[in-house]
Amino acid sequence: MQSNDTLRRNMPVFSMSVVTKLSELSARQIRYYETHELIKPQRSEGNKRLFSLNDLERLLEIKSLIEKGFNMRGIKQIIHNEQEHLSDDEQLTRKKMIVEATQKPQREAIPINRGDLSRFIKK
DNA sequence: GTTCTGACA
DNA sequence: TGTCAGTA
Repeated sequence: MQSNDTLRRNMPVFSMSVVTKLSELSARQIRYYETHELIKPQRSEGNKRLFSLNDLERLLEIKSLIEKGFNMRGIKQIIHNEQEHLSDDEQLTRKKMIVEATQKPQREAIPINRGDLSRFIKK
């Protein structure tokens, strides 16, 4: 049975204006992340996005990753990695591999599907 | 007035 | 990523 807490965290209650203020991300960026399926806000009858507390927290994490220099690919892998139910140890191992391959100092995209990394990342 | 999608002198 | 257009 789903807890009341989980229920509340998934309630679609925030408008785009509220989320842009709380996350300090532009509406453009938020929509962009949605097209990449990093978040999946529900829609109102008028097709307006309705974000949940979970969506907001997800956006805040994406924001921190962007600021650390991750590109869309790296962020996608990290988000998807967290959604999988793996042991903390295994999750940490994957995270380190992802960091080494995608967190570039000069914020440049790096191909990461060659060699060892492919063994840790599900395509 | 706010949000949405698509597009780029 | 910003921003403008044309809607809903």
